[in-house]
Amino acid sequence: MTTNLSRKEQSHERIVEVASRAIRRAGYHGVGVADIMKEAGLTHGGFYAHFASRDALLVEAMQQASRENRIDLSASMARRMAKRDSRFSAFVWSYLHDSHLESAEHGCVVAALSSEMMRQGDDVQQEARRRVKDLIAFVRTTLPDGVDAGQAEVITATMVGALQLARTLGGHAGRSLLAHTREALLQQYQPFSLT
Amino acid sequence: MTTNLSRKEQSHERIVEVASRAIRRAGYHGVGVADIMKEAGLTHGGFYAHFASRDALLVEAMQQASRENRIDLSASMARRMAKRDSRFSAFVWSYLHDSHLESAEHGCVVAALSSEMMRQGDDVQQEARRRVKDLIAFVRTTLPDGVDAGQAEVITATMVGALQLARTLGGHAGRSLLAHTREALLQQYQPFSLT
DNA sequence: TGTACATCAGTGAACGCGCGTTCACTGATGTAC
DNA sequence: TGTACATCAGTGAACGCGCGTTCACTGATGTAC
Repeated sequence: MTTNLSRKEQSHERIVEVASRAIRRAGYHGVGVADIMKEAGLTHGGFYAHFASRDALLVEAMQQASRENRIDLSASMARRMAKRDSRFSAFVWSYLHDSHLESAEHGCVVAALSSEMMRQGDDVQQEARRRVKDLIAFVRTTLPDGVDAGQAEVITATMVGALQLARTLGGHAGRSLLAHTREALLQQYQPFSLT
Repeated sequence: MTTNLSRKEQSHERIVEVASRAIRRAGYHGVGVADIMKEAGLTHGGFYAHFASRDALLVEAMQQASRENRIDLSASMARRMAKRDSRFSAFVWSYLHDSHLESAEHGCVVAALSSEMMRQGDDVQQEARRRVKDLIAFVRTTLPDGVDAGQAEVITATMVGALQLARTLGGHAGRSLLAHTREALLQQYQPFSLT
């Protein structure tokens, strides 16, 4: 099934994957059509046989980024849960991991783009809203028993904000901010865990 | 003192003020040299008599934005504290106010730009780090007695993240997220207040 | 008080460059008989 | 199995446009005597 893709579909997939990394690394403005096509091993002229516009690519790239990240995140959480971490604690440690600071291009697309989202064209903005809602919904699935579902929004805001501030600060200050945030979240929402 | 500025200094100030609003409204990439000069009532050619480069303007614009916002924020907090709000509660309500959602151009520069900060040139990034540290330091001054100073980082992350997610979601969903965040912060850090 | 000159802030045309988008074309793949 | 043709994915030159930056110039302001 995975290999049952036509030549064109394979190219399409490659372009979207490259773009999904590019927007997380460099932002919406950071990489142009020509660069992405080049990194996908093609020339820029063929772009419009695949997408109606640059914005259409951005939309697909965000979806792809979200899918990839969900897979990585789930894998990381599974590894931690296998070692008796709670689901919430596994999530907090996976999302707010030091490695998420440098590897933005494989990280959460909401954290990578949040302050730019509200300034995009309609289609991109609509997809951005979906990405935010999706992230909040996922966080909701990690809440420990007894925690109000409304807290998912607050926890999402805290994690996204922490990642961005930590990335801006960089170095030790960034890692320290991340550690404080992990501690605070675990303390507050899961004070009796062993983590 | 305020009016003791030379003609050139007045122009300079006007350009920086315009730019400080422009970057918060449209992001670092959002507005160009020519637009800013035009909005300041000048032509683009004169720009380099005022600034060594576009980045140099961005740095000054961030400082100006920070100053303006600090003044507005302090005024808003003072009004609330006059009505017996605690300093922390006054801050939470002022920063996470619904009006801060739409009026990004007069709001917090860190919230307006955070995910773009790490992708700027060295000088801009350095100033961005200062803005983040400054914001955290200010939040620290609002902490209720007995709250650990390290929580300032977490609270800052929560507020910045909440503002961004709320702006992206927009409308009722955005205001609701903001309300949940206010509630959670006040509940957690000031559970015995009357707010 | 008036004149001559120097300084200064701002003007507007021009520069090179990179961008998103279009399009006529090519060369490979697939289909018909 | 081989030949002829149609379809298709990708190429690369070209487009208009807006950007940051430079620069020769202008017109107003300030200074010297």
